[in-house]
Amino acid sequence: MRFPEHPIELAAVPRRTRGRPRKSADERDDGNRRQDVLRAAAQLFRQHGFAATRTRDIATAAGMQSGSPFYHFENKQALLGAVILEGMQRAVTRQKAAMDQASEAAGNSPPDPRQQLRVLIRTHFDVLLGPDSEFIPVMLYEWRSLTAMQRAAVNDLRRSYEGMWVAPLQALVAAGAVSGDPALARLMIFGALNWSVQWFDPGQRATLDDLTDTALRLFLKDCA
Amino acid sequence: MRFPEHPIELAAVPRRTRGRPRKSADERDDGNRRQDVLRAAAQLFRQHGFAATRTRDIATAAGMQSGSPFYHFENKQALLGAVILEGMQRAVTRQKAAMDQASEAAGNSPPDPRQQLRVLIRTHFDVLLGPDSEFIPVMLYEWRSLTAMQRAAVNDLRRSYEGMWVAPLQALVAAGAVSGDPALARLMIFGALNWSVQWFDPGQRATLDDLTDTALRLFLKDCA
DNA sequence: CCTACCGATCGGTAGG
DNA sequence: CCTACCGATCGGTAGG
Repeated sequence: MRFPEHPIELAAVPRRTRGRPRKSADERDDGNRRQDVLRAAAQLFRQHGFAATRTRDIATAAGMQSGSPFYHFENKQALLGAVILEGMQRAVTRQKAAMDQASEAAGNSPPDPRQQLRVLIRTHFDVLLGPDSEFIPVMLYEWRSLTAMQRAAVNDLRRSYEGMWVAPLQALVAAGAVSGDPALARLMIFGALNWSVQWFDPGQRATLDDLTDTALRLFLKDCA
Repeated sequence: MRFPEHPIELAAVPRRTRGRPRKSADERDDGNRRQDVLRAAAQLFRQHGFAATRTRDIATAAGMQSGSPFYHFENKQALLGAVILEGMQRAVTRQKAAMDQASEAAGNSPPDPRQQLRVLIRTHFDVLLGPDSEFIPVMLYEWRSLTAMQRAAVNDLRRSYEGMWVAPLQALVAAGAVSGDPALARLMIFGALNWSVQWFDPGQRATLDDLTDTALRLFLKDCA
């Protein structure tokens, strides 16, 4: 049994407006709170997995109350989709920027395929393991938790991302610098890179440049 | 409100013993039901992940009632540990057997490191993707869901498994057939192989022998 | 975006 | 190993 909050002299108490006090226009965050929820979700999904993460914990990590994430996202499932979609968008954007920059550095001519592969791999590691890199690992771990429709939406981006690797790899296979069935080899290269989310520890000796070197030396025949 | 099962003539009805009728000795399964639970758990953990799997579904898949898995395992967490431990034990056993067999085939002399690597990779794919291969993928996906103590128990086996790769790989690096930092290269090779649990489809063209060939051609310099 | 809450699910158990 | 059940958790919502 609760006691009523104002048992007497209701009128004497300063009237409090119902609900939250409205923030003034310049105090508003213009929807940035949505980004906070998204980032918090990505971090927790990455640490504990989708199913093991409580939406309450996402709320707390974003500095809000337990029900509030559902103001920004329909449900937990949609939150997962948004995290993974955001991750793929960032990956594609950054990879395209890196490739453009490499082209410029090579005097606006297409860089040689070895250099292209180096840039692709280095950027890939950065997306996977660099700062703010919780989004793509969530995709790698939680792909199976997406609905069929969410998968389809992400697949477009994924195909576009993977497409950037095809030309350089085929050139390297044609030049004898990479051996094996190109499609299978590409899957294995992705595996070698993606697996690093399981073991890479930024506190250890190896840097992302070290990883890139190791990968290139492992995959490329330099005797051809 | 339930009706009593025998409202009248209780004595006329053949006495039913309480609980389950005891099975005769030759009808008993000698604890094989535990294996059924373990296999069912492995399959469901592999498909949906640990946190998303209901113990009720494990029970159903093993052909028992919802509470019965807890007769065989203390709790869900212990079930995960048992699945992963069983997986690692199988992997070590099979890999050792394969290496022994390869030694015999080479006339009880140590096979050359290329051949050793081929055997290791081929067996690895078999453990990962062959028949009854749900146990190790659970470990790859759900390592983070283990308790610290469970991890320690599995780590002994894991070290022993990974140890089998060290000598041949170092020999290959020494011979110039594999390039790069040996420890990092090993991690990347494992990644390339382990990632196959994400994309390999036994219904497709590629066989485990194809994967093995591709991997060897990708990692080994044959020009040295 | 908070308050206050609901309804279903799910791991787990007592007793036989 | 089943029956019958509990207690806690957790995604989600109505209303402001």
